[in-house]
Amino acid sequence: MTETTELAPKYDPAAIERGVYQAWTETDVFAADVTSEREPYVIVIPPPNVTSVLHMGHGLNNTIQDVLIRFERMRGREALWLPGTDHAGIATQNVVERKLAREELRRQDLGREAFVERVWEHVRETGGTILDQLKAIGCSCDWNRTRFTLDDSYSRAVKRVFVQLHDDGLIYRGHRVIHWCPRCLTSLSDEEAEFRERDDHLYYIRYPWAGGTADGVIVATTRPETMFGDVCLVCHPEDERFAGLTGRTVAIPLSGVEIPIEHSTAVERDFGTGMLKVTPAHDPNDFDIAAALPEDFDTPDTMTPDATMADVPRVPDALRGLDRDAARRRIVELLEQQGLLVKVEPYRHSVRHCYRCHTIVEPRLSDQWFVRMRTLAAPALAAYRDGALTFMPDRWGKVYENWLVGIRDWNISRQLWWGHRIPAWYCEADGCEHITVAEDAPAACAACGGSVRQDEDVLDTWFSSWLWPFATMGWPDRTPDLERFYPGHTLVTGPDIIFFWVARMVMAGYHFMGDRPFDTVYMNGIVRDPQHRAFSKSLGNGIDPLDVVEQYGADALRFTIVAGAAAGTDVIMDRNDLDATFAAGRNFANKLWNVGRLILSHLASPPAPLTELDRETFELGDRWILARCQRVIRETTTALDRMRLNDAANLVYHFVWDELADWYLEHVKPRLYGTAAGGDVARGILVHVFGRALQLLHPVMPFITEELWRHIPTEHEPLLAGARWPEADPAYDDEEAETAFGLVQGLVGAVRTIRAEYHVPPAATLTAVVTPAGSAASSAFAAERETILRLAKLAALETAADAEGIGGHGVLSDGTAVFVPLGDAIDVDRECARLSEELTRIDGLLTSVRGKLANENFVTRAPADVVEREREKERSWREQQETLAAKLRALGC
RNA sequence: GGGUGGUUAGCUCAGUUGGUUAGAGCGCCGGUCUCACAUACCGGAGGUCACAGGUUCGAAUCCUGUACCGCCCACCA
Repeated sequence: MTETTELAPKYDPAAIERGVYQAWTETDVFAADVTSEREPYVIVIPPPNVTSVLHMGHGLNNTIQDVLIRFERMRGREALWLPGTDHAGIATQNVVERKLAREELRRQDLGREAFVERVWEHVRETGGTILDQLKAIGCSCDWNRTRFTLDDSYSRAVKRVFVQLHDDGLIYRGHRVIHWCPRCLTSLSDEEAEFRERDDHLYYIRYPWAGGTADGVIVATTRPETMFGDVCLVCHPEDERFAGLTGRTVAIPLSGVEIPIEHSTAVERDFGTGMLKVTPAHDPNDFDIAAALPEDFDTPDTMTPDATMADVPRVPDALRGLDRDAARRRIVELLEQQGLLVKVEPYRHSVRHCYRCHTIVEPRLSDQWFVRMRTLAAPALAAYRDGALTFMPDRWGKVYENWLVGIRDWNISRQLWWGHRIPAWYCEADGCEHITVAEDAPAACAACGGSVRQDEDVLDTWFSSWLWPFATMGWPDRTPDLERFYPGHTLVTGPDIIFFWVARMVMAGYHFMGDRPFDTVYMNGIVRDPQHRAFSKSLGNGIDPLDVVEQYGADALRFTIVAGAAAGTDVIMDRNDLDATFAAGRNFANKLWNVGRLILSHLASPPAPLTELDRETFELGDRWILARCQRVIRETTTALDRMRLNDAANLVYHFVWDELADWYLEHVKPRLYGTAAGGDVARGILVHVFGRALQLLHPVMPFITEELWRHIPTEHEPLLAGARWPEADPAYDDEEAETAFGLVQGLVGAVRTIRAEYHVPPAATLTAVVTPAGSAASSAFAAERETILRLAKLAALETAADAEGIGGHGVLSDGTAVFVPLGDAIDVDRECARLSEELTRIDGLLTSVRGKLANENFVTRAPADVVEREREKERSWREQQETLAAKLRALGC
């Protein structure tokens, strides 16, 4: 695979990404082998909705999954990342309806079949784009196993589940008040009807006594338009204000329908007037209140499905056909005219809205299919409580737990056309109410032999999504994939769908597979704009991941996401300043590229492997970089193991940039360019270290690492396919070298600081006088003399204890003093001031550390190494103090 | 109303079980086009870790309270 083409001086992601991705797919490295002996690692993708193409939130979610899957794959596990898309019932239907609306068409104009075909057209378009987008950001999914929640095999699973739950007594048909969206014309589950704050009014309305006598009782309501559905008024039985009123009858204003006054303990006496109107058909609480009363009320529905006032006797003629808002305004006017509106108060409250079209939900009494959740929830709850299921970060587990504890039955039928049709058939024979629930259409009614018709409704989209972890693998058949890849391991998703999806998947997993679908739920944050608003189409604040890929490259995008997002924390991105957002990632890619360019340009002949190099010839810097390399391998592996992706990315970033590029490359240049001996050793070490860095970085930045890898003459397999995750080799651990080279870095830094401080021209050569504080220091300076001279731009390095005169001073971490004589070029007063300042600082530190050491409790109770560190500090600072004092005296300050 | 998270540098955020002089990126200031990289290099400024108590030899870190943000859930119409 090695190529000798020249690398461009700037990294151009667009030039390589496509080719690299193609090479991966051609060799099928993403495919999981069901027959392999390796331990599996499985992630199922949260299938993106086919409503529209991917946004940055998907970029975040899928990048994290790809990092995990690539890491485990490189580690040698049989990694399966199963991709796919979700038909997203109500959401997709809405999108297509909106498209139709632009042609001034409604779905009813097309009819069911033609409409569904239109949706399929949309799906084929977006579905394909979504998969392309995933590829563009580098996702290493097993594309052979791509699934869609409306695939035939998937539909079979959905039907099987419905029938099985019905047989288990866990699905039933119920008559109750559900959330109804008057725009989508469908029922919704509790989770789909989300609360939003709204400024409204509280209307105080007088219900006169039946028979037309004056006064009556006053009722407070936010929804006067529902009053014609009232069946009674209720007050609390112990409310003295209304003592003796039960049994009396009032007339509903405007309609004159007479209703009784009853008692209910459900009434809050402090709210409104303490008298509540009961409208069972349009309020779930009222439905319950009415049901608890001894009377058997009719529950009149006074609104049509699209929430206009119905053409029924109870509704006054003048109001019929008005939508609920217009009706409310009109009712208020009429009440006012008749003197029945006592007062209106502003009132802020939470109102349920359709989560797809944001229309206010209309509670409505109807027949729907429900799933009984209690028994399903039990194992899902237990799984979290006994640790079989963990959340990252854990706080989301509590959210999951709370929901399961208070779980209620799930309305799964939707009056939509796009989705899985409910596998229930109703007998059409008169008087026979038999319902057949079966996977396939029955020939005739099992009870009476009459003809049957299928339920018109479809299932809640989540009723198919909750089967994703096993329906994608061929369930209900016992396929090899299921045997091998279920249960999976990590689910990466957002906290917004814990209830919709995560919890329900766990329930389905236990009920149908007898096991959890995954063991860890990694919660990614939400991508927000600088005002901390979530990206949304209506705000137009989103960033298209493909734009970023195009401008900065997929690796820059991925690095930014991974390095910037700890688990569960939101990511802020500013569409107006993409440079600020993605500069770090892009710059790092370019840095890595140039590190590669430098190293590869010196590999005319392939270097010997590290193990064949003579370690006797290693210099201090060589030992240092190898030791650092072992350390970063260990730390990065640990970080990824613990799913600290941001730590992993930053660890390699700093290793490559701060250590490999800024120090080691500069350190070995003379050997690379032949002005010093030992070039072969340097090249061998460079290739080794660079290769390890590429491996460590590959999960986060797959494209550039793969591209650079194939230019390494000693590597012949693709990084992803052939190379394993690096392992630290303790043989190269070398704390002594790390300490010693640290002192070299400190010395070079000290001289640079002095040069900058005194504005010494770059061309000017200086001499540094060093007074080493310990043996490690002196040997390090001796070993790295040439390096120090070059990197600190010095003409000479002297070791002497008696450096005096005017110059710049520095102190290293171990107390070693550095003095750079600057002759008459510098301002003595200024130097004195500087030294005094330094001395004051040291004095402060000494006071603090001496305070600690004087504290008997500290010395006896703190860990020995901590105390020892403090002692060393004290020693070293004391020496610095003396040195500084001597300098000051020498300068005559 | 019940949960739950946050408050650390100008901005966005890290900070593992309490333990060197609290870090990064971006931005800012000063100096460099030094033969891999100006998407770079070198140096630097900038923080009483929201506030008040407490525990401890020692607190950004643990406890209590306060003040602001935020998110989730919730049948006072």
